[in-house]
Amino acid sequence: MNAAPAAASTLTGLILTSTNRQSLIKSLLCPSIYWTPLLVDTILKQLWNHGPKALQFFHILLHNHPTYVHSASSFDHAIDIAARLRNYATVFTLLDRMRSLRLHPTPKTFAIIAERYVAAGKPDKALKIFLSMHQHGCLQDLHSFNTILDVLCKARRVEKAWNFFKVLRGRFQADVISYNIIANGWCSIKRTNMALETLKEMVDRGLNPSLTTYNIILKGYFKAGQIEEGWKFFLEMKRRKCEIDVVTYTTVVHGLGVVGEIKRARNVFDEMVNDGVLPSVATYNALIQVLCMKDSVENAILVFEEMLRKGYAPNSTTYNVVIRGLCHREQMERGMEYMDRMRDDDCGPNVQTYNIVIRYFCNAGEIERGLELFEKMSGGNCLPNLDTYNVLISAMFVRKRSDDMLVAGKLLVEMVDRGFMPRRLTFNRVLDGLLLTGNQGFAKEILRLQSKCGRLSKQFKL
DNA sequence: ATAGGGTTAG
Repeated sequence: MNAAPAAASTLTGLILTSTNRQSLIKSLLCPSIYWTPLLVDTILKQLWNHGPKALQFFHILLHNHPTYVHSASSFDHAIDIAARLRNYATVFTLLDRMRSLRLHPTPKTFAIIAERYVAAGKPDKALKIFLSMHQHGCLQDLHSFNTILDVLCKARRVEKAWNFFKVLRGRFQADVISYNIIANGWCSIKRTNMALETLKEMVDRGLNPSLTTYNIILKGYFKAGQIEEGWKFFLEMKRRKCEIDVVTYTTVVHGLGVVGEIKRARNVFDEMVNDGVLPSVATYNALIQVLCMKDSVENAILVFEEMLRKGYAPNSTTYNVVIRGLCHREQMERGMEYMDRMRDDDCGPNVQTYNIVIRYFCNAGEIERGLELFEKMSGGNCLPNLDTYNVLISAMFVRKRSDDMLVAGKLLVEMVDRGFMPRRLTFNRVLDGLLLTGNQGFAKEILRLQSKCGRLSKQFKL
């Protein structure tokens, strides 16, 4: 029994529509609301794309509620949001608050902060926070070492991860997972040779590569466009009777498909069943995606239907891939039908789904339909993200209408209000647009907003 | 939230 999600949506709506802090406090402290960590976490996730509101909500419970005490996981969410807003002062206040409540920050907490630092272009800050974990009551171990390596690699700071790794691998006794993380990092920036080098060094140190290691290298070949090398590697994996799995097959289906080798991709897909390995939803998604890209959306939909017949439950990725395929072939209305099917299934359209259809409507010149969908998001429980705002604001410039400039300005104000930092280019386009259409007053307002944003980002630069 | 397979378009 879990009523949290439904109750959460109602409360999220309340928080989003409130304009007065005092009355929001009064509503949230209403004794009939039974606060639980799950409920709080659910609301924080729903408010993810409205950082300031999420933090306001978190702070009200933290400071104004007489009895409720936040869980460590809610603190992690709040820290994540504050760090994404580059509000590092709040991050450290919350860390201290966790300690004073005897909720220990976990390695996960530090992984979150490190990830945000890296995303903000401060990888050295990320390393520093990792090295100071023990000062915050959290011990460093191999797990957290691997996590920080992965954070750097996922942000494409592979060189930095590799150097850090070389310094500390002895102290933390790096294992197969550490090496896999580094190898995967090299593959993600298409430096397959460095991945192979890493693999070799791992073997020299007496560590045995795992199936995951081979799957990483396999993917690396395809990612770097070394299709035949990837193919040979796959055959070698099979020949050596290495127990290849569904991930291996999915990698090959996708890798062959993206370069247009549809027939070979399909052969591999058929072959896996004969080899006694069942496709997963991800395998279907890979095949459907490459059919959309390199074959036809009709054939992709045949596979989609086949997947349903076989009892698989499509997820939001499946739908998004199909919807994108349809939109790309100018079949917007069919795309919208699949969006409705998503609602009937358990996975409602997510922000990516909206971004896809909004983008294609705008590209097709149907800007009103794009805005209509945007309004639908604002009213529901799928808040627009940075991409949504960027797509819509750009679309406001195609018709060269004065009214559209006002909408662009309004969207820009709203995105800043929700904690998103527009690029300088976006500011300048909107400013130019408003000035050229005689909206000097609004332009001045935007200019003030821009300098406020500039000051904020400077203030938070540590 | 210690590692591997599906998500834009430019």
